Amino acid sequence: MTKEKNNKPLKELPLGFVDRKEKELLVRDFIISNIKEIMIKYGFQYLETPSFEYTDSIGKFLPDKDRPDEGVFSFKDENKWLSLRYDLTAPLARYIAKNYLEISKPFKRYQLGTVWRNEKPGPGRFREFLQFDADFVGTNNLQADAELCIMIAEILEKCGLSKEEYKVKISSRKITEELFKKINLSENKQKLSVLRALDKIDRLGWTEVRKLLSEGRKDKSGDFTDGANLDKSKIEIIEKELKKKKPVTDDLLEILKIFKDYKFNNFEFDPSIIRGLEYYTGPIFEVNLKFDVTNSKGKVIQFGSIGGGGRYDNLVSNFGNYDAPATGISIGLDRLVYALMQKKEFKIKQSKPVVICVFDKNSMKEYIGLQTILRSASISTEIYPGEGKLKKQMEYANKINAPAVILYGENELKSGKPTIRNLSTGKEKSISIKELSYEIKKII
RNA sequence: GCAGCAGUAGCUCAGUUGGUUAGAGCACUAGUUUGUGGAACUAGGGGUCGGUGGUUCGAAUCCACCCUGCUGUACCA
Repeated sequence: MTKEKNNKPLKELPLGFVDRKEKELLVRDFIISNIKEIMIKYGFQYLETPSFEYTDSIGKFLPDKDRPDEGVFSFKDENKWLSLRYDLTAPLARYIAKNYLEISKPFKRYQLGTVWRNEKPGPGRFREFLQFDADFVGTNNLQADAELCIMIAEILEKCGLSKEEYKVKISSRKITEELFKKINLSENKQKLSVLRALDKIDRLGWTEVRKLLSEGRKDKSGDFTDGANLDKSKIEIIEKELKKKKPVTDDLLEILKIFKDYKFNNFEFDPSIIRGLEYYTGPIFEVNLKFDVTNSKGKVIQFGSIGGGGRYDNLVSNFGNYDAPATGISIGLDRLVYALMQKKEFKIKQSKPVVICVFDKNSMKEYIGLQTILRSASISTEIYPGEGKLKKQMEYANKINAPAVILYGENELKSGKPTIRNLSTGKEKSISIKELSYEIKKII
C-alpha cells in the first residue's frame, strides 16, 4: 500500500515555475496588445526565434564554466549542447549574424518570448518568464537610443501608469570607463566588482557601497560580501564623479538634446545605473516603478527595475566578420503584470457566458437552437455543461459570474418564449426568441 | 551559493510544560420535498501534522539530517 502511494506522480511544480490564471493572463494580454500597437506605430518588425539555441550560439557571454548549464537550462543532443534561451538579445545577435546579408540595415525588430533562467527565484521573479524586447541593429545614431526610452515610457503610460509612477533612468558606460582610467584601474576582475558595488548605490546608499569598494560588507542577515579592495583616495574620486548631477559625456548630452526635441522629460540622469552587463558599450537605461509593491502576505517588498537596456556595439561582431552596432531594451512582462495587478483600478472586463439551463435532455434540440442564435450574435453562450438540478445549475452560473441564465423548460416551451434571468438583479423576463439576442445584449 | 525565519485539511491558522480517536473558520459535497444562485440551517468528505532517522512507555510537540517556501544577500548574460 505504501508502495502505491510512493509511485503517485508529483503534483508540485519545479522550483520557480508557476501556473498562471486567467486574471493574470488578461492583464498580460492587455499589456501585450498595447505593446504591439506601439511597436507598429514606431515601425518595428515582429520576429520570433526558437526557444532552444545551440549553447555555443548564445553562450558567448556566459561565465566561462565547464558546465554549460550554469545559469541556463541545457541538455546534450547528439553531442551538441542545446540551451533554453535566457534572453532575447543573444538570439537576436545570432539571427543577425546568420542572415546579415539579407537584412537591410538599420534593422528594427521587436519580440515577445518566454525565457528561462536556472537560478534562484525571488519576489516576482521566476525561472520561466515572458520578456519583451525592442532593438535597433546596424546604426550608431543615438536617435535610436533616445527613441527606445521614449517608446518604453509610452508603453507604460498606455498601460495606465502616470508620470509619477515610473521613471526612465539613463547613464552611460563611458562614465565608468573614464573613471577607471582616472583611477588607473585596469584589472578586469576588479573593474567588475567596482561596477557591481556601484550598481547598489540606489538600494544600499553610499555608506554601504563604500564598504563594498574597500574591504567588504556584512548584510543584515549576517552574510559577508567581499569588496573591491580600493584605497580611500580612489573611492573618494569615484564618489565625487558619480555624485555629479549632470552628464558630461557626449553621448548622453546628445540624447538629452533629442529628449528635449521630443518634449520627453520623465527621465533622470543617474550615473549609478550600471546594469551589471559586460557587453554594454554606450548609453544604458533602466525603467523603475515608483509605487509600492506588496507580496502575497501584504508586505511591501523591494521591486526594483522592470526592465532596461543599452547600446551593445560588439555583440554581433562576436559571431564573425560582420560588424553591427546595436541598441535595445527589454521589459520583464510578468513583473510588470505583477506590479500592475496591485493597482486597484486595474480591472479587466471579461465576458462570461450566458448559461442555458437544462431541464430535460429530450429538449436539447431547443437549447441548441437558442445557443446557436446567441452565438451567431457573438454572445458568449453555453448550455449547462454538467449534470444536475436547476439549483445546481444556478449555483454554477453564479460562480462563473455569468451575466444571465436562460430558462427554457416545460412552461416556456408551451408558449415558445424563454425566460431570461438577470443574475445581478435577480429579475426575470419572458422574451420572444426574436428579441432574445437584443435583450441579452442589454444585460451584458 | 550564503544567512535568518517558517512548513498542521484546498486556503488562513489554533493545538496548552511531550499524554487517548489532531481542531476551527472559509472552501468543497449532499440535503432543508417537485423549475431558481449570491443568505441561513443540518449532515458529510477531506490530514502518513513537509520527509527520513533518533530520544521516549508515548512525538504535531524534543534532537539530527534532508526537502520545500518566504525574506535578505550574492550572481544575473
